[in-house]
Order: sequence, then C-alpha cells, then structure tokens
Amino acid sequence: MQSQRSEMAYDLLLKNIAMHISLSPEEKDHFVSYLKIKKVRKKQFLYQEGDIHRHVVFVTEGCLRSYSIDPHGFEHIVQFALPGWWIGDMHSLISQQPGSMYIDAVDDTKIIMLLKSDLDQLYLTIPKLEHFFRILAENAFAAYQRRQIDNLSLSAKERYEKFCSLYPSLIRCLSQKQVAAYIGVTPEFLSKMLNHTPLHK
Amino acid sequence: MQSQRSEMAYDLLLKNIAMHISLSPEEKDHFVSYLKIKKVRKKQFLYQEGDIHRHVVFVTEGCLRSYSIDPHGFEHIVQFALPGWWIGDMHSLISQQPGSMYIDAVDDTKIIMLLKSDLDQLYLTIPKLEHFFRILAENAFAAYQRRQIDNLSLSAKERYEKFCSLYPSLIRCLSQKQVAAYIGVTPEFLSKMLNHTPLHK
DNA sequence: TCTTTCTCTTAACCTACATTATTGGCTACC
DNA sequence: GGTAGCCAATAATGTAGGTTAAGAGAAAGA
Repeated sequence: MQSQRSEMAYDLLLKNIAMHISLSPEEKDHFVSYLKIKKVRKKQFLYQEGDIHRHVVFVTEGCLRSYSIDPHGFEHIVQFALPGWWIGDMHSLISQQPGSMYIDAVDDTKIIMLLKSDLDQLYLTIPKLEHFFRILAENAFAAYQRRQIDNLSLSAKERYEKFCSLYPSLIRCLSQKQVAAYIGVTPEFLSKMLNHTPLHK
Repeated sequence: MQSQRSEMAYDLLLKNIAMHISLSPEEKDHFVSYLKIKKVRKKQFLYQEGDIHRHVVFVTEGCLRSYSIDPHGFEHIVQFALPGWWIGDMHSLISQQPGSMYIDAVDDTKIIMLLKSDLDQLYLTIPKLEHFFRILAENAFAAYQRRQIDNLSLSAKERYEKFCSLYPSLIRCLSQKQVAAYIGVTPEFLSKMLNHTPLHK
C-alpha cells in the first residue's frame, strides 16, 4: 500500500525522466530512495533570499513561482513551475552559496525534492542520470535564451500575448499582479492595457 | 611539429575542460581528433538566421557575437564570446532545426568546432565529457537566469555599468552601437546617457 | 584621392510605460 | 457586522527611453 502510493507520487517525475533515459527497476528504486515528497501551502515560502538552495525541486501538483526583489522593493517573477517542471536558483544550486531568489507557492502544491549533494553522488552510481540532467539544463538554457530575445524585442502587449499562448492554464489561476510581475510591467499598466486597448482596435 | 602546433591551438579548450574533469592522454587524443579549427574574419558570418547549428563553438582568439534581428530590423545581441567562451543557438543545437540567431565575428577570430552529432557519440565513449557539458550547460543557465533578473530590475544606466564591470576588455574594442544592442537601448540614447548624464551629477 | 559608408553626437519631439492616489468590490477574520 | 487587507479599475501627471533628422569625423573601399 505504502509503496503503491509512493509510486503514484513519483509517477510524473519518472515519466519525465523516461522520456530521455531508461532506468532498470533497481536503478529506479535506488533513485527514488533519495527523493522526498513535500507539500507547500499557498503563499508558503520554500526559499527566501539568502537561503542556500540545497535541493532540486520538481512540481507534481499546484504551482510554484521564483522571483527576486529589487532594491526598490519590486518583485520580478523569473519562472512559474507547473506540474512536470523543475524550479530553482541555479546559481545557488551550483555554488551552494546563498541565493538571491525567493520561491513560494501560487497554489497549494506538491513537490519532489532531491538534495543536490545526493544528486552529485547519483551521477556516479547511475551515470545515465547525468545524461538526463545535461539535457534538462540544456533545455532550460535554450528557453532562457529565447525569453532573453523576447524581452529585448517585444512590447509589453506582445509579451503578454506570448505569455497567454505559452501558459494558457496559468492565466486563469494567476492574479493580474502576478502576470504583470512576470512580463515586466506595473499592475496598473497591465490593467489599462487589457481594458482600454481592445476597445480602440 | 604539426602535433605541437595543434596542441597549442587546443590548449585553452583542454585547460577549460581540465577544470572539471581529467582525461587520460588517449581520451584527450580521441576527443581532439573530432575537433576542427577555423578562422573567422571580422564581420564574417558563422551562422545566419535559418541555419541549423550543427556545431558547438569554442573561441580561442578574438571575439564572436550572437544576436537576433526582430521584425523591425533591430539587432539584439544575446552574447559576446571572448577566448575561453562557448557560443551557439541552444535551441537549434538541441533540436537540430533552423535557428533564429546570427553569429558573426566582432574581430578576427579563431574557433574550435565540434559537431553536435560527434559530441553525442563522444558522450558514449567518454562519459566524463557528459559531466563536463552538464556543468557547462548549468553554468550558462545560471548566467542567463541572472541576466534575466538584471534586465527586469535595472535601468539602462545600471545595465551599462554592469556590462562595463563584467566585460572591461570588451568596452574598449566594441563600438557604442554594439554595446547599445547588448544592453537593450538605442545608440542615440546610449550616447546621450554617456555624454549628458555625468555632467549633471 | 575621392567617394561611400559607418559611427558618434546633438536636439526637438514623441510615446510607452511608471508613479501616485483614489475608488469600490471581495474575502477574511475577530 | 465591522474593519482590515487584497485586488482591479481609473485617472492625472511624470519620465525613461524611442524616433527622426541632420551634421561631423573616421574608416573603408575602389
């Protein structure tokens, strides 16, 4: 019973991994033995500025967000993580030094955590995992390269439209304020944009 | 003589790799046998929009830049690559589909190229290489995550100052136009910023 | 050498977006 | 049932940075 429940919980992660590498049942068990499941309540912090990110985090239910707060006190959302996504402050994870990002829950959320130090060990016992996480890092890298270009070349309205088409499910559950902090405008301007502009054109 | 010259040429790359993994002399030779050295003249294209990026590229001398051109015809520089840096359109490299980025030479440049398909093979024969490229991808990812935050939270002036302190050697050899295209302002505005602002304060 | 082209600068004007402040609706909680 | 917090909407005013245009050097090129 217990093991069956666990398998359910790890299912999404294992499917995610199976897209790129295939693990034997023993490897799977070994890998899973390092995982920890955790619940994060809406608005609860997982990390705050200054914390060292010791875990890689995978979302199985709900939604997390990572953001930083600038010297003027404004939030800038770096990423939303829906089920099937990983999230973290990469710099802190790599260097194991205090990070600059906050991570908290947009909704009640379930996550799987894996200690970075355990993962580094796992690379030695199951080298295939290194293949998986290389691909993961490369994909994340590619996504950021693309968002970089978008942020430089698109207007606020275009960034909003891109956000809608990229994350249709998020639009429904996020407040306008959150969306504004992601696309990089003030909530007031987003409101004006949504209410005035369509009428004129 | 030939082999000595080659070793010189690969020296920077091998040192770069040796920072994270140690290869046996045979592994080194095997790895090196896949590398190609190439010169790129100033202003010469290495890739244009629509090209498939089949190689990973490592700069040993000079400087490359990657950029995209938006629908209005404006260049947005994504990265400069000085000696010791890698450069490429990650999305195209991963998917082997036509890329959206240009790469050309800021100065006369020497590079080392490695076919992505060869690299994928090398991961199998020398698994340590996968470790190296995982770390590389993670570092690149972390750098973009940071630049993302900067672009959202810093003013044009602050981005300029950050660029200067991050790449002091580049400031000297780049035109203002190039710097402007990197920090995301028009050349006119950068000029105004540099000449007017210091006088007032 | 004489164009041609490119970069930098300046300046007048323009606009996308920020700031501040006020409103009313909604939910939550004593 | 009041009041305390959040959030969306609106509006007046402010500003960072864009646009257009034009001229001066510097560099490239023939």
